[in-house]
Amino acid sequence: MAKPIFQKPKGTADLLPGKTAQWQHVEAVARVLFGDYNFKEIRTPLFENFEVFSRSAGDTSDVVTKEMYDFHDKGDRHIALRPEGTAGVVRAYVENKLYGPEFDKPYKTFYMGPMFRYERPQAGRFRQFHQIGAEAFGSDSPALDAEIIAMVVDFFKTLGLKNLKVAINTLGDKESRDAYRQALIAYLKPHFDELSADSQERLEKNPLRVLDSKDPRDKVFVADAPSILDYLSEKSIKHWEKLQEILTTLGLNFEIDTTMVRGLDYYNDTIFEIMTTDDSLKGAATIAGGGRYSGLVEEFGGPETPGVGFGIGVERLLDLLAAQNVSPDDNQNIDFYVVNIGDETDIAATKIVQAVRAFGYVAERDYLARSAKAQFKTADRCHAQYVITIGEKELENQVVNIKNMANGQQTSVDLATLYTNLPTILDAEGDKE
RNA sequence: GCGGUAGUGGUGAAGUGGUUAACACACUGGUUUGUGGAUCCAGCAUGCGAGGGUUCGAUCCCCUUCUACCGCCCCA
Repeated sequence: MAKPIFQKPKGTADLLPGKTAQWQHVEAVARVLFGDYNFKEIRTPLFENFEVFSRSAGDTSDVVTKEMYDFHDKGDRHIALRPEGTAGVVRAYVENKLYGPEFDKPYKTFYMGPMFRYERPQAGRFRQFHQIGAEAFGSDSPALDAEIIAMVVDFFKTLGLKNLKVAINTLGDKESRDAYRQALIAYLKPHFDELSADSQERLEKNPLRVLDSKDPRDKVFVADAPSILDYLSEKSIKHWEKLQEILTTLGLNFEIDTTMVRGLDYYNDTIFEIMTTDDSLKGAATIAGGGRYSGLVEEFGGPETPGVGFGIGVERLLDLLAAQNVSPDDNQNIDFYVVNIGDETDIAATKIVQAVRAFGYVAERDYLARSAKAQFKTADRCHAQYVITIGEKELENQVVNIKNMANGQQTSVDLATLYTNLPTILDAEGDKE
């Protein structure tokens, strides 16, 4: 028995033709819609210098410490497959001096493509997965934050998604965050022994993450924990309030979730997530996340430049589209099937099928020298609208039979006419009905 | 990185320590030899993820490994 010798690498997927139509649809909608918002596509390498990611994501983040897909190449360069899109875009922004005066600000760009994280695959999580994302550099206006959020929501609505929730939060600027961090530690420290083991560790490494804990032991304390909102600087408060004002004006529903924390360390001020309220995606309910970051461009050697961006998980998005029954149909029907009977008709069949294609129809033929019956069965399975039959008699008379599969009507047509005038023949045939 | 469940043909699957691994769907061929969606007939896993071991004998027991799925961590 045939057994495959190879398997795809763990956590990867083959997207077969039955699926790719949906991917193309999602990508096409993104291109058009993001274009309406004046974002232009950027394509950066799938791999970068390891430091591009370790520097941006933060050394304590899990993405860097345990999920990086990295290796040393033949030149002993430490390379990593990109775990997310922002770092590469920022690197390209700085390297290509896109902050230059000849470029409009904000500089708006979007990307789509595979990302890689070395982790255990499970629901809605893969080692190679795909994101569609966007970044905008050079403005710290909350209007830009709002626009970005609106664009993602617009995108999802255009695709037909329902039951979405937009959660927003602010992390404040650096001083706000430092002040809050201290307050949080001061609040949690006395309860250290009562926290879950995970949170005890979080308290050391990144106390904000305790807020995000699912452990009931932690939730007790999180409920009464100080809120970041009480520690915001004047500037951050303004930004935060303005953002809400704009979102409200746009009629965009959102929830404030002060316990929301994001995975990458570079965010400040606005952060947001868009999740489904369906339970169909289980642990993978978050389909998009993003926020504002201000230090990154500088960190990469560029001028101080604020940025905002987001990433959408395409696999999760497609799962959700399927769960909500709004996936586009993938129409694999064909227009013409050419049935040929007898060896002598083989070449003629190819000529015919090519001629039909030249008129812009989807056409297929048999390549296995099968019986007429078998060929018709295949035509039927493909939902062919018409079958063109050529046998030895027809070949001799330079004609073919065209059969309308819906009504079973078959008419004889000169080959010469078919080659020059196929659409007209079909029109005439349509008029008869 | 940790924990749990599973792995039989193209698909969905039944099954038992012991001669020919159910059944269904799909597929292929046939049902007077050149025409479809129905019926009927026939064919379709020397093999039960891979590698070891126990046994007279293993798909069924044990170990290892790989993969998938679920949960934790974390995240899209």
